[in-house]
Amino acid sequence: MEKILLVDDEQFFLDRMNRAFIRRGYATYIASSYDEAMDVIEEHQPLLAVFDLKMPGKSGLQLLKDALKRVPELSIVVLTGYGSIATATEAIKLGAVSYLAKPADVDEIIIAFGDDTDREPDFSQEELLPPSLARVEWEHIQRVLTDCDDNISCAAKKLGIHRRTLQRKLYKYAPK
Amino acid sequence: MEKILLVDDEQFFLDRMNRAFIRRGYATYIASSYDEAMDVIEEHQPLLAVFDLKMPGKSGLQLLKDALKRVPELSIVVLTGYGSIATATEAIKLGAVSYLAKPADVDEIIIAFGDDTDREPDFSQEELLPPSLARVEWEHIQRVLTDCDDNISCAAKKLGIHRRTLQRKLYKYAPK
DNA sequence: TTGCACGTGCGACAATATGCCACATTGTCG
DNA sequence: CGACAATGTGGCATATTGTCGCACGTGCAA
Repeated sequence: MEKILLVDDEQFFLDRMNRAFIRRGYATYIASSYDEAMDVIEEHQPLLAVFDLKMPGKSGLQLLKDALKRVPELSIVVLTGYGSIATATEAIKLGAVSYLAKPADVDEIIIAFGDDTDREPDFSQEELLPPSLARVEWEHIQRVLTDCDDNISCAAKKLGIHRRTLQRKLYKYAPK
Repeated sequence: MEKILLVDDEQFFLDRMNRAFIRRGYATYIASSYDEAMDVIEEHQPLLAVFDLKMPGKSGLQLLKDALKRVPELSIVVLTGYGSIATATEAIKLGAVSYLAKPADVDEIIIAFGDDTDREPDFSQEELLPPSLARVEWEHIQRVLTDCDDNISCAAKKLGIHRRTLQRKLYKYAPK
């Protein structure tokens, strides 16, 4: 039975992931902070881990780095509420196996663990279709929101839009 | 004088990059296809390279992979017309040093070369001022519009907005 | 404790923006 | 010439946004 460590500061997502992995026959360990996660790694030495990038206190990137230092053979999938290219490249460089945007299906995560660095990558030209305007807008909003530590007022200011408008956009496209 | 290989299938961008790097004192080699690029690598063995991801024929990812196989110490920055997280992680996994979305300033590219994998990543809230939403929207519109050869109907379709709306946006922000 | 500064969520309303229609114009191609 | 695609335009219903206001919670200092 494979041991897997799940780290997310949001209890709801953590529970949901936990149940899903248990149902699929994994031995799960959960943590909702950097310290808890490191404790689990020390004690149980899992080979699989799912980290949420945005956490209070030390960032998921820091956890990623330290966890790999402790257990170099650990396969880590990074989750993030909003994908940004900058953090994605950062996470991969630090040694994450894959990087997924929430809400990520558990099966997607499991597939991502199979994304070994030495597999044959897919060279198909998906670049040919530009993303929709709505998509780039959404991604940029998420990027700035992270920069502002999820402070809506601050993000709205930096984005040059009204706070109320940002609220509505977030509500509208929020994961339900 | 550092040798740098610039690869882009669009002549305009290639020339612009070329001039910019020459002005900064680099010894540049340019190529606009997979084959030309590999020839340069064989002959001159540069240690720096900038690849456009979207190219006719073999993809920039394939070039990235083969170039690194030939010259493992090559530092490669990947450029892309439309940034996507999937291709970004792919490129980084294949060994690119960094991944930037066009239009990328040459200084940004040079900074990206400094993003060595073993450097100490900054976990602080980096970044200067994020661009406004309107700015991001405008830049993306321009990118897609260029891609569509200034065909408004085509660009509107790709952007997921109405043609009339695109017209109005263009009129509004380019009143000349 | 009180007061204050922020940040948030949300309601209401007016000002804009957008989607979508129809129609006229232009340029290209065969 | 006709067929076609792209554009520019006006009108209008709907959607989105800006701008108020107000209540609530939190942290902090007097």
